[in-house]
Amino acid sequence: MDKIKIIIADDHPMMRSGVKSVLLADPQIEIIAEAKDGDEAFNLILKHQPDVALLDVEMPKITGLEVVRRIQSENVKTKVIFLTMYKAEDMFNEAMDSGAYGYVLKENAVEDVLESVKSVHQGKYYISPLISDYLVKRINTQNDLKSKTPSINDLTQTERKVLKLISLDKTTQQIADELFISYKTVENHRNNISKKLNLSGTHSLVKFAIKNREKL
Amino acid sequence: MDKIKIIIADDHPMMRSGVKSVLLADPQIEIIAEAKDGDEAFNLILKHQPDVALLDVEMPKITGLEVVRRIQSENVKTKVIFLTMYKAEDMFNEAMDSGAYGYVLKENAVEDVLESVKSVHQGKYYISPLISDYLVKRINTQNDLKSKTPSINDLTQTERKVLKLISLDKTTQQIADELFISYKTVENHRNNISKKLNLSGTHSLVKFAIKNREKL
DNA sequence: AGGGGGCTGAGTGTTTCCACCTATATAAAA
DNA sequence: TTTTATATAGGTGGAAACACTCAGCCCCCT
Repeated sequence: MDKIKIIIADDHPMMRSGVKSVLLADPQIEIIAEAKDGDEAFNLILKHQPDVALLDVEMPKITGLEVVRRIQSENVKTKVIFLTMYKAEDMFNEAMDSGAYGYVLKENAVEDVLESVKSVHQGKYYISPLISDYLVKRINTQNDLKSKTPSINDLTQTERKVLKLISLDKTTQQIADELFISYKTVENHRNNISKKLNLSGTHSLVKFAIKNREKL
Repeated sequence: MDKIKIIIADDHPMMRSGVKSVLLADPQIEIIAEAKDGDEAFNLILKHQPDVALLDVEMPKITGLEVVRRIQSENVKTKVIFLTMYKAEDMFNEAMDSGAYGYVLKENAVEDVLESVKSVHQGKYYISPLISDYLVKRINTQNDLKSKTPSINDLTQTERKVLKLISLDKTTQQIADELFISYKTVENHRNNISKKLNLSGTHSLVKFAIKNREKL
């Protein structure tokens, strides 16, 4: 049986060392490359077409999520496992929607990583037990099909631009000046954004904007 | 020459593996124990009295900073190096004030960790180059002694309570109701907090509150 | 030709927040 | 004991944000 070819990507060299030392202990696995950011990871995956890619979600240049989306549109058969420290539910959901096969928490035991690689290589999914309840929740929410928690994707181009500027703590007037549009127009955009995202309250828009700044 | 005795502490097993695999490569170093949280780390340091302790700043139960403070009051000669992913300036300052000998970023090369251990063992300090400008800044601000960038510690008990509630996106009226005080009083607190923290602008207080929510 | 969606601008009114200021009571500190 | 810090509460004025409505313009699609 052939070895499982893997590439790993994480912006922390120390973390890469850890993953390497764990995976190398298993003779069934071969690490053929490693990357320090999403850009590098994507290129290496294209070049080597490994069986499995172990990606950190947060990386410089390109996020791990974006890497998955790209390799899918490139029609590469590499299966992706996310290795992250965040239990955040929406991040998990995004990861799963993007088409990942695994979601492993860094706080989990080292054995989990080995397990996940093997499982995913066999075509199975592998989710850290600590967040398996998110999975259940997803299944339930899929049943009442039309709910669809509102997300950034529902926003138009201009609305995103405005939201982006809000996240930078600009006032409505400043945004208006910056985009060469009227104060009132910006207010309307704010209003529409709030409605689309189902937000209310003086600061909820700002909070949301800050929280999702990178995605804009 | 004796080996350098080390204990390492990090809540991510994978990261511990990484550190271990790097340090074990050097015959001069001996890892005598490892911990998964601050509590464990503190006890192991007391018990083994190692030369150097490599601590993560963020750990369950007890933070790394707290561990340093404790071992100092216990009069243990172990020197502490912080290993963290955060470049946050105030965290760095806190770390240095607590009495640490090293501050190494996880994003740095693995060689840095080795270097830091050896340097610190020789009684020297070791700070990641990426944040050395913080050091310079500290020196400068020590000269004009009274400046002291304002921080949460300047706030009174009540002000913290208010700020805590602000971080939860409560409005002034809601905070007033919750604390059984007048609307105007809360407004005064907001005002005082803003002044103490040197903030201005409609949302800066909220932003600050959210950013520092955990510390309240 | 019509409808829908998106961007623009405006009107009107309310709520919330910000920045000062004054003032009293109390407890701690100098 | 006087001073200082803290918590409390009120007043005024203005800035910013929120909510809702209406309307013109453009573009795309059926």
